[in-house]
Amino acid sequence: MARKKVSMAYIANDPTRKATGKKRATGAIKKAGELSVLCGVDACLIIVLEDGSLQLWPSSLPEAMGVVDRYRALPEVDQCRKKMDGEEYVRDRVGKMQEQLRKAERDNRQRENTLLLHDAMVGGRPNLAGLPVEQLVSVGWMTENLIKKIKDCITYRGGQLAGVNDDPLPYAATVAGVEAPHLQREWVMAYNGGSSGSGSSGSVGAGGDVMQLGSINSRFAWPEGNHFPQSD
Amino acid sequence: MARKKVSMAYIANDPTRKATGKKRATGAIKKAGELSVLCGVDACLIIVLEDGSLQLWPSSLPEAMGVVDRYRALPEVDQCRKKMDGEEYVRDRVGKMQEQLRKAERDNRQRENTLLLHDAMVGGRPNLAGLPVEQLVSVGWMTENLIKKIKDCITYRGGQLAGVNDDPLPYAATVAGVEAPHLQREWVMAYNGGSSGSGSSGSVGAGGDVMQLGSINSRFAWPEGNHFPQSD
DNA sequence: AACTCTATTGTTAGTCA
DNA sequence: GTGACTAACAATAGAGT
Repeated sequence: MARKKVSMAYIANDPTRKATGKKRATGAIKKAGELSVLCGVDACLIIVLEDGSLQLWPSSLPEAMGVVDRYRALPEVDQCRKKMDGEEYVRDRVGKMQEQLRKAERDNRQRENTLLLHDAMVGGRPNLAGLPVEQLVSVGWMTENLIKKIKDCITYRGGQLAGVNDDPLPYAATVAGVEAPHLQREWVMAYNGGSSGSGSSGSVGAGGDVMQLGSINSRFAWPEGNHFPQSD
Repeated sequence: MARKKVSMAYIANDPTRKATGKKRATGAIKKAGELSVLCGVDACLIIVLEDGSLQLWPSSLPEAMGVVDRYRALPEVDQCRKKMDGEEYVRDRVGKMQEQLRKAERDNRQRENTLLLHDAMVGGRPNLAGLPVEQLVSVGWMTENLIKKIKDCITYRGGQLAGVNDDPLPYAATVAGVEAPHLQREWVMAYNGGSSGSGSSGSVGAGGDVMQLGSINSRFAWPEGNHFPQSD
């Protein structure tokens, strides 16, 4: 238990220092990832543990170095922060920034939309509850369409398996009848928090936070790494 | 008060994101410093905030770059972890890698699934056609659930607007009756390629590649970017 | 926007298996 | 040395100024 307030000094005891280093390195990497995900900032964290092992964010060498290189490429003027005074530079810079901003915004919108869908499916967040009706409608439209595609797809190839086509929820039956694929079973389980009945009542946006298949945490929001071997 | 559990996703609200970025950047720098002091490890953290300001550890450019250079100078052998030649190292390494791999695979599966859904919705790719039936079934199950949630949500709040609840596709009507939101209009338009009717026939996996709101390209599926403003 | 404040969530030191 | 656990400490979201 963290009884002591922990004195900010080099830890002499070897095993303790090693353990602390590992834990804290993990924590730091996580923090860097969170910062990057939450705020979309460019960040790079390199930790060389005393046993020679590395902890990185972003999680791969080339990406990490990419950040460093971008950082190094900043005009010194920027590196040391607005050393310059000329207006030209500023205007030029502003122009480029704006251009990037527009692109970033576009991308972000997409990311938001997809994220929204994902969250809705995962059932964790009550996101749906807070959305404008128009957006709900849009999402609904998309989803309705998707369902149709899926049904057609299953029907088309389902002839060899069973007659699936018109029931409101033939999926569950089908999945059971085919041979529960372990891959997908996990999936389905994770989603049971949504509303497992077949009626039209349903549980609005509550859902269960069963675990949301992976937890968006850490790299979580698919920050970028994919890999991210620690957060667990 | 930290009321909400904070969802790990890009913060859309500008001032909030900025404030959070600043706070967390400070926190991260502090963490890096503590790690370094407590455990004597070599560490470097570079954060480029969106306003262009920098947060560093170590606190000066030359020192920070010193860490990076030392890091880069590590014989590849060390970067990838002293390749060593002994079998021991190899076995040890393999074990750890496998562990990481398992975690990474779990995460990747999730990401793939979400991406798959997105693609399917966007209608561009004929992905659905190539999927194993089991996966289709799972996707269908998820989607069916989502639709229910959405309907409930609309119904719940739709009382003030119109009676929306049981029709197979009341969305289109609603969206028209409400006031097409420009944001979402784009969206809906993009999806018209799917199947605009309301029957249950539908056009399997064809859809239209109208343009799919942005084109999944680039970093899109949270490939990894987060930070966007640079790639350009 | 830049501060303070504090309830709440998040991190981790120390211990045990 | 590894992981799990948990009380204690630390960071911070949101609100107020």
